[in-house]
Amino acid sequence: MSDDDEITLGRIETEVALLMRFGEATRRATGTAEHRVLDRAAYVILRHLDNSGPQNVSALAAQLNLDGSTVTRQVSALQRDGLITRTPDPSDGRGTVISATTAGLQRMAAVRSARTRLYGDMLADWSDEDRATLAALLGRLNQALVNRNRRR
Amino acid sequence: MSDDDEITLGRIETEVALLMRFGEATRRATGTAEHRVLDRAAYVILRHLDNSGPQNVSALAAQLNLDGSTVTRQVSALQRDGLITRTPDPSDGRGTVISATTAGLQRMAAVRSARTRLYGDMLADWSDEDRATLAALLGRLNQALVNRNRRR
DNA sequence: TCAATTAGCTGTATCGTACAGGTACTTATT
DNA sequence: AATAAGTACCTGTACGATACAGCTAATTGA
Repeated sequence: MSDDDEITLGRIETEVALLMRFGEATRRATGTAEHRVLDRAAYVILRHLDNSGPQNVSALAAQLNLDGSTVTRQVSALQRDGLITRTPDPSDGRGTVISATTAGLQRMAAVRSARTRLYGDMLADWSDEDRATLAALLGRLNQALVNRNRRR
Repeated sequence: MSDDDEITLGRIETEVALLMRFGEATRRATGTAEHRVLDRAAYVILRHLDNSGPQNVSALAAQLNLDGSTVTRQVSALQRDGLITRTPDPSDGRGTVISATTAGLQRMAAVRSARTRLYGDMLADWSDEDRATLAALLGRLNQALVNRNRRR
């Protein structure tokens, strides 16, 4: 590996760490004060249900890289708030199928559009090309992360 | 805003959310099992001390977007482990200046290089250009986040 | 000088998460 | 068919990271 590469990798590491830090702070600030709607895990669970349809707890846990018990509790909270429903899995007596309710999807969509607006605001002076490139490269980075996790 | 822009912003929102999720999982996996060296906040604090030199608790809290009490506790843990030292601020009797020790810097550097190696591994099939572009765009994204936070 | 501010610490609370263990159900093996 | 092994989910428990409120000591500005 060349020195330049080393430096670039170091920068990527730095920027990702920073992004995690600021992203967390931003989530806290927007989610708690303004809307008081959804915490982190609830949001990703609802997004996943929206993308991939109803599924059981284990599938959610596997896809989100979370412990089953974590998902169980998040799902319980979501159910209490009427954002998802549990139904027994007809094909497996042990399982429960989790489906987002209309209210849940609406809540999720509201958060998503608020965040999208926020990005639009922050990236107001970016060119369309740069935005598209960022989206594409982040997608590839995530894919690389997924592949790495799968490989063990 | 055009429809295409809207879609791109949505993708950026999605990818950042995913990155946070996977990044968290990765940190947990690498930090805890393999090395058992540094938790998240400790790492960013040491990095910050390395970059910006000794400084007091408030400065750290402001730069890292953390509550002062959080930094106080993190710093206490770091001190207990011999990774930083506290010295009274000569110019302000209320303050304490936090400095990284050699051991602290070494520990941080070890984590950083492990992570950098990890990125090198994951991004093995990326072109140098793509890596450099990702680093640059992430940097700009973080800058945009910082600016937004500053503006309120 | 003394009121207002600031720096840091401690008490307390919350959230997100993991791990260990339990129960109920399913699948595979004989 | 009987039973062992595995799986799905839940509950108990613990921990780490964080915030907020309130405290004390020191500083600064009117």
